[in-house]
Amino acid sequence: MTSRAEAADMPPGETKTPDRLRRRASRLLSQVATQSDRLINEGLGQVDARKWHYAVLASLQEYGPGSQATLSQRTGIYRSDMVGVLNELAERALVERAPDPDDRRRNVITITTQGRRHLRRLDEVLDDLHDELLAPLTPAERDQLVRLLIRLLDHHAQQAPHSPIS
Amino acid sequence: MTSRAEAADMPPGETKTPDRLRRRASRLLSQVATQSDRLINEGLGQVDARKWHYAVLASLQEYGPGSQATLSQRTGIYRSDMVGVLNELAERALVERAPDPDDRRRNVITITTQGRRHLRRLDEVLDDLHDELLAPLTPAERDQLVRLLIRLLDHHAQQAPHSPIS
DNA sequence: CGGATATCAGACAGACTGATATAT
DNA sequence: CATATATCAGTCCGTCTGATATCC
Repeated sequence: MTSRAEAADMPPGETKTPDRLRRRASRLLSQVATQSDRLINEGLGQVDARKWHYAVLASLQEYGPGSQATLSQRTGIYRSDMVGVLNELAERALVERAPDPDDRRRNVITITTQGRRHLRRLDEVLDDLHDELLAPLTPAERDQLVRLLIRLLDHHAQQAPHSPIS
Repeated sequence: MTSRAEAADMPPGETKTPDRLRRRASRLLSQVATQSDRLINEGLGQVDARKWHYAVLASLQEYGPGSQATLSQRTGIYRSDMVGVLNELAERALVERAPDPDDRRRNVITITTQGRRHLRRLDEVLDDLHDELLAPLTPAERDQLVRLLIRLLDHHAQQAPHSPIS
């Protein structure tokens, strides 16, 4: 099925399938991710949000409150960038940041009622944006894509520069 | 303490899957693309190459010589960044940049013999790197992933900021 | 003239590093 | 003491914008 260098007998050196450029998974991933990011950023920008906001809010909603380090691992947002994201969310009163009485190094981050409401809105917006992103694919294919990507991510997330993703 | 998926805003019947964060295609794409880029960059770095080098060389090999604007469209490298990439390739004598006699605004870029040899090497390196990148997937699944990504790219490449990709 | 080309300088964003203060 | 946390300052890289000189 898969056509790879079916060289056998072709001019020396030039035996690759003619569209190797287009078929390199790494290139496809970068390019599609770029388009995807553009789409998502523009869409979320229209409701005064960024994708980081969604990641943090959804993580809080699903796994409960946590320290910034915890949130960092859950969301994949870098430790040092977490501060800024939480500042933005706290400004908008979507999360609350309180010192942890049990460990005074930590802040405990909690989603607020407004945060929950905002998250619901973001989920709607994101559903629409993903409809646009995945427009050419059938529901089964979208699911298949997600499954494949999850397996790749899980496989590579182990040896990531920072800790694995929740 | 940790409360999972608050029933508070779960409308009966319509239950968000508890790992919506992990299943958002946009997030998966960014994260997998990041891992992929890291892998490819490190791997190509070890043979004094970058992914742009491969894109340009492969494009020249498959579609023949072209102006910088042409190469830009074929490879998806931005017009203004093409200069730098070609400087790097020309320094290494992998391409030749000559003024087009028919249209003196243009440079005609040609791959050299060394360039072809280098491209063959890069293809081998990339094959290995992709084996690593796609390790958890069967050949059929790898093919499936590529097909799905190509369809997404083709669908969105039309309304990209610059011209579509060859 | 309007348009395309190659080039350059720089904005901007995302991923990441290193250092520091503080607490365990 | 070594370790973990939150924060800050700043690097690096990739995408992209805008301007310019040149030519069609």
